[in-house]
Amino acid sequence: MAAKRSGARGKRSRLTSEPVQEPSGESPLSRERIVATAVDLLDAQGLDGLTMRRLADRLGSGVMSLYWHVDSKEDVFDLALDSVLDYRGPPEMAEPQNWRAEIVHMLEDWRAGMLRHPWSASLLPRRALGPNILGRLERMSKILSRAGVADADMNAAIWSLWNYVMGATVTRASFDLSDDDRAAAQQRLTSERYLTIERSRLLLDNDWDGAFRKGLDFLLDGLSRG
Amino acid sequence: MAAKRSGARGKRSRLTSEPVQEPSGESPLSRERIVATAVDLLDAQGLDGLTMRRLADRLGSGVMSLYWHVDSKEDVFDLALDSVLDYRGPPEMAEPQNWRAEIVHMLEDWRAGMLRHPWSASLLPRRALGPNILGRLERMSKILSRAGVADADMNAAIWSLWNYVMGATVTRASFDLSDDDRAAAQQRLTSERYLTIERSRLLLDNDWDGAFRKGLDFLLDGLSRG
DNA sequence: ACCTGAACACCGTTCAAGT
DNA sequence: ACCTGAACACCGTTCAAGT
Repeated sequence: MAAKRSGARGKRSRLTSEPVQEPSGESPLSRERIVATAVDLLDAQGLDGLTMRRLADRLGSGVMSLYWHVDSKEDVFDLALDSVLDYRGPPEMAEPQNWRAEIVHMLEDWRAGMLRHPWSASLLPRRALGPNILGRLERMSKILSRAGVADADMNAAIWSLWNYVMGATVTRASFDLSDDDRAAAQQRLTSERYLTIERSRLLLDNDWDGAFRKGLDFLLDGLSRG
Repeated sequence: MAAKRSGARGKRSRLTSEPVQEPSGESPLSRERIVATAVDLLDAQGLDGLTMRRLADRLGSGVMSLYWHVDSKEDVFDLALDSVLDYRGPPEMAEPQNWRAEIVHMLEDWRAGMLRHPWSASLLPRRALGPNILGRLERMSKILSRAGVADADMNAAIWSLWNYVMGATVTRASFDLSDDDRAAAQQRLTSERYLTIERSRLLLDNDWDGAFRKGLDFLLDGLSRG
C-alpha cells in the first residue's frame, strides 16, 4: 500500500518474463528456485503454511537471504500464482474454427489448473497480473473477436468470462467440505426458512464440473446471441 | 480444519439468527458488540488491520475475554462478513412481475454492499454460509422459478449468478488501483506481446458498474433464452 | 457465567555486518 | 553481488486462575 522506501537494489522487476540466460555457475538461490519451492510448500501446507522462515528452511538458506531475490512475502504470492497458470493451448482441434470449443477448453483448463493448487484460488485476484494471466486474456480476446463479438462489447465480454471463472473457482476451492459438513449445512436449511433451496438440494449438489459447464454455456449463449 | 478439542462452553452455535431477547443488564461484551466493532475496525484498517488484540482494545476488554463469545479469529471473520450482507428487498416495484429487474436489483445491491466494505470481498467465499447469504440464495431461487427456469436447471442457474457476482466483486475490490498503477500495467502490455487487449484498453476501462451490468445481461439472456 | 494476565510458539521485516 | 544473525515489534491461542 504505502510505498516502501526503496528496495532499488539490482533485482529484476516483478512478474516479467523476458528470457533469462541460465549462467553456468550454480547460484544456490534464485528467483526461480524460490518460486518453485514456494509452490511446493503451498501445495503441501496451504496458504497459512507458507512462511518466509519455512521457505528458507526448505531452501537451506537463511531467512533474510530470500529478500535479496524477492521484495516481500506478497511478491512471493504473486509469483507463485502466475507460475501455476501457464497455458499451452488446446489440443489439435478438429475444427480449428470452433471458437466455442476453444474457449471452453481454455476456461476449463484455467479452472482445473487452479483447483490443482487450491491455495491459488484464495489468492485471486491479485493486484498484479502476471504474464501467464495476461496471455490468457489476450487469447480470449482473439477468440471472441473471431466469434463475432463486437469491439464495443469486447471488454465487457472478457470481464464477464473472467468473473464467471474466478467466482466458480474460488467457490469450488473453498466449499470443499466433507460430506458431513454439507449434510449439516443442508440440515440447517430445513430447520429455518429456506425452503426453496432446501428442496432443490442446493448445498448437496455434488456435480461441480457439470454445473461449471452448464453455467458457462448460459453465459456463452448470451454472448453469442443476436 | 482439525477439530479443536471442545469449546463446548455455553456459547450459541455460530451463524444462527434466532431472535435474542435483549437482557436489561448491560453486559459489556457480547457477540453483537464484538461483530459490530470488528466491522468498524475492518472498515478502518483493512483485513490485516483486524487483530484480536486491537479488537479487544477497542472494546475495552482483555484479549482473552473475546474467546468466551467467539471461537476464533476465523469465527469473527465469518460473522463480520454475513453481518454486512443483509437485504431488505427491492423498493416497491412498478411491475411486481418483473423478475429481471428484481434480480438485477438484488445482485447490484449485493455487489454494492460488499464494495462498501472492500475487505468482505477478499473474505469470500467462506466455508460457512450465514443467514443473510442463505436468505439471498433463497430469494434468487424463488425469483428464477417465477421466471420460468426449469427445476433441472435451477441449481446451475443459481450458482452461475453467484459465480458471476463473486468474481465481479472480488475483482473490482482488488483492482482498485490508482490511475498510475493502471497506466503502468497498460504500458507493460505494449512492450510485450498482448496487442489485442492493449488495443481494446482492457486495463484502462474504468466503467466497472457498466461492465457489471452488461455482463449480467449477457448471463440473464442466456438463462432466460429458449 | 464471564473475564483476566502470563506465557508459548510463532510471525515479517529492518538493520548493520559479513564475504 | 549476494548472504547472514540478531533484534524489533508484533501475532493467535492455551492455560490456570480469578470473581
